[in-house]
This record gives sequence, structure tokens and C-alpha cells, in this order.
Amino acid sequence: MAVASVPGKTLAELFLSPPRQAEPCVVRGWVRTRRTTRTVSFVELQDGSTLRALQVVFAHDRVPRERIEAELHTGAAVEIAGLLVPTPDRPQPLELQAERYHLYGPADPTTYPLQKKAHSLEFLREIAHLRARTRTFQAVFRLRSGISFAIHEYFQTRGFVYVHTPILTPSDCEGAGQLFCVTTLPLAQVPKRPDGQVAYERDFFGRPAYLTVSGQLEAELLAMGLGKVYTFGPTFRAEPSHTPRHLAEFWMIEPEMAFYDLAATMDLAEDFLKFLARYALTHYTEELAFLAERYEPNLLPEIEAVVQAPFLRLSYTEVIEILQKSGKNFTFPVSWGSDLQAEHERYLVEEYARKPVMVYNYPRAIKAFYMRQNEDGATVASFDVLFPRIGEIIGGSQREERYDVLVRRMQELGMDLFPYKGYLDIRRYGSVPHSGFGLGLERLLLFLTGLTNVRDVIPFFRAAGQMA
RNA sequence: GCCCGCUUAGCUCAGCGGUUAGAGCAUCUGGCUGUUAACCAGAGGGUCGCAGGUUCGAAUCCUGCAGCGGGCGCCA
Repeated sequence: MAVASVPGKTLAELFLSPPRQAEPCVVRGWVRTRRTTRTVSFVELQDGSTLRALQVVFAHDRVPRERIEAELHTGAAVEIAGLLVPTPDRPQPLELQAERYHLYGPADPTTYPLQKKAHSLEFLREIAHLRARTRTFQAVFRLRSGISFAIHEYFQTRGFVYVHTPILTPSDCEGAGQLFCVTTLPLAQVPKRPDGQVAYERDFFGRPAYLTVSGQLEAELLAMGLGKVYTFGPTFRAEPSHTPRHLAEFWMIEPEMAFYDLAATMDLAEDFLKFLARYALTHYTEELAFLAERYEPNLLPEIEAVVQAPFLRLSYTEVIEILQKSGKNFTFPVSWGSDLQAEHERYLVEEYARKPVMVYNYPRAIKAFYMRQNEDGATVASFDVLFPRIGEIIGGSQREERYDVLVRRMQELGMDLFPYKGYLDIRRYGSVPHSGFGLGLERLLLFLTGLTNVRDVIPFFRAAGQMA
């Protein structure tokens, strides 16, 4: 059979508007399973457009059984032409009665790693190139796509400008982990200056260059002219974190708004997360139901709770009091001034509040230089959003817009002001209060999918010592 | 970076000092009046992660290494 020249319908389209009576149809996809009896064979076909599979019936008097058994194995790519018929009295609403088929690419069952059974996520990580063949990853990647679209929709319909901040940067954005250095210098024989230092003036940019750890500093500059902006792109951290929540390359969303103070930004962050949770529930019902059944029985109630319940807002100081009164025996002692540990955050979210918590006004000593100093002289206008299961999902702050205060803080920390000339400049000319936050896309997806390892919510993961 | 655990058939696992190492699923062969995680019968498939050590004897105990997973730290 020749390959049909017209694009066939996707299975999603077929299931969305099933035929009332039998009609000719061409479908394309990959074989998920096959069952054979004496007179007929059944093939379940998937094409990635929906989690549902189309049952294709091959009568052996029409299509030889020997050919079906030799070719239609799990994973084989095929085009099938036949009669699409409604089957209201069967478990599936419709099926395709095959007339003929074309085998695009076979899949040798003795070597093809995927079987018609559930595989462990750990095993699938070893064959990341085949993960898109599985329903779990089809659900995850479709959800990732939809959430990415929803993120743009949210900001675009609220007057934000999508800005592309550089991936290659000269500056080491303080307090955001270690950087990947980018160079064209020969690593085997790095040119050195007489004093032994690397001769960066001979490197590609004539100075050190890194992969960005955050678009925030540039977003701030753009917000100082465009008003409300957001970035949405890859971010790189060379921190060797060996946890299920960290990647070396991950995607981050960073809105930055002129004239927003801390409270307005916290309102935005909460509204934003509620919007995305609602979007997932209404547009990805099928995927969420599948993921809930497979991985996290409590998934839907948890997402519902994010949509419904107002997040609990507590100042850092209140949190310290709550933790001290909790009667819990924490491994890390609770005292004002020390950072909240994972165990503290978990108690707060999962036992005390039982819903998302926003903690604000952290001690200045444990936060980044750019966060706006509060009048009390002890705290900065920062906030974290803590989610059940995930922990920190958003970190943000009002930025220090006062030139003198900012410079004094940077000097206090012994920072070199030179690389921050532009950043400081916007504080000298027409400076205004402004704020922003960063949302980790993969962490949000952990929450929405019920999965527990960020390597499973990005198609090809890059983590310390691992490149899928 | 620190701590803990795991590594046995293609996959998921059992066996935890004593003959030729097992199960389910997958694969292959045959059967079955439409199945739907199909079913029934049979077959093939393993240097028990790698390297040392202890022992009459090691998949099993010890040491080192590697890979993977988890906890903590750092953070998104």
C-alpha cells in the first residue's frame, strides 16, 4: 500500500468527534499491544495525541495472520486504512476495521526495550530517547506544553512584555549557585598571563563568560522601561546537587514589575499559580486522571486545594515562633536568623497549614544583595512560596531601588561593583520600586503531575554527572 | 559535598553461607469463534554490577570501586 498523501486524523480528533456510522479512515501511529486469536488480531494503536489508544481489528481473511504476527509488534510504526465504526456496546467507543496497512518502521521485539507493561521511571531514564513512546511521558510532555502556553497566556493578557534575556552573561549573579564557564580557549593549554591568571582577554568575548543562572538582573533593566516584563527560558546551575529536585539545566519563569511592592508581587504570584493549577485541571483532565491513578492518588484534591484555598501568608518571624511552639524535635534548631530547613518547611506546609504557604521578610543576612532592606534594619522584602510535596516553588522579592542603600550593601558584602554598572545605573536615573520572582517550571510540573523527580518532567535531563 | 540503600533473566522482583539459581511478565513455538494488562500449553534465556578478600564451599559475609535511587545541604 502506498503511503497516503493526505495527513490522517489524529486519534484525539477521532475520539473527540466519533463517526455516527461506519466511514473510511486512515490512521498513523505506533503499536502499543497486539492480541491474536484464530480469526482476528487486535492492535492497539497510539499516536501521541491522546492517552487513549485506537483498537484496530484485523480479520485474518483480509490481512494474513502471518504478516501481522511478523510485523505488528509493540513499537512498530504503521499506517492503517480501514473502516472506522462506532462500537457503543464495547468497552471502547469506536474501532477501526483494517483493510490494509503499511509498515513504516518495524520494532524488533527481541531488542525493543519497551514492552506492553508499565516500566519503572528509573528504567525509562536510561532510555530517555524512547520515553515519548510511553503514556506517562506523553501525559507529562503534553502537560508541560500546555502549562508553557498558559504561562504566556497569563502574562500576555495582563500587559506583560515577554523579554529574551541573554543565555551568555558576563556577570556572576550573586547568590544563585555556581556557574558554567563558556570558553573557546583550548582547555589542554589555557593561555596564561605572566602572573599565572587565565588570559581571558584572548577568549571569545575578551572577558570571562558564563551560562546564565537567572535572567533577573536583565529583566529588571527592561522592566525599568517596559513596566511589566517576564522571561521564560533555560537557566543553568553548575551546583552539584544530587537530589530529585535539581537540574543543571532547567526552565524558569521570571516576571519583573515596575511599581510593584512586595505585597502586590505576592498577590501576583498566588494568582499566577492558581491560574496555572486551574488551567491544568480544565485542559488536561485526561492526563491528570492517568497520572493520579499511576503515581499520586491525592493529585486532584491537592491541585484543587491550590485553586480554592487562599495561601497562608506568614512573616519569617511568625514562622520562627510557630516552629518553636510546635513541640517538634527538629534536627536543625530553630532560631531567628537561621534559614528555614527542609524539615521546617515541610512541617509548616504539611502539618501546620495543610496548604501552600508564603513566607516573607526573611533576615537580610541569609538573602541576596539585591533584595530591598526593610525599615527594621534586620529583614529584607523577600518571599518564598512553599508547596506541599515540593517545598520551595517560587522565590522572589522587592528589589532594592535606592542607589545608596544598594551600593552600601554590595560593598558590605565585598562585591566588585564594576560588572553591575548598568544594574546600578538604573537606580541613578528614574529609579522606582519594583519586584519580581522566579518560578521553576520543573518544580511546578512535579506538583501538577504527581511525579517526584524533576528528571521525569523534562524531555532530556541534564544534571550533575548525567546527560540523558 | 556528606549520610543511607540498592545492583540476580529483556522488565519487575524472590533467594541472604550448603547440590545443576527461581517466579511473574516479555520473547519464541503451538493452541484458542472479538480480544481488551486476553487466555491455555511448551521452549529458550543468567560470567547473580566490577575487582579483591574470608571460607572446605560465596548470589549470600568483608573491603574497595562504579552505576542508580533516596535523605541532607545549596536552591528554582
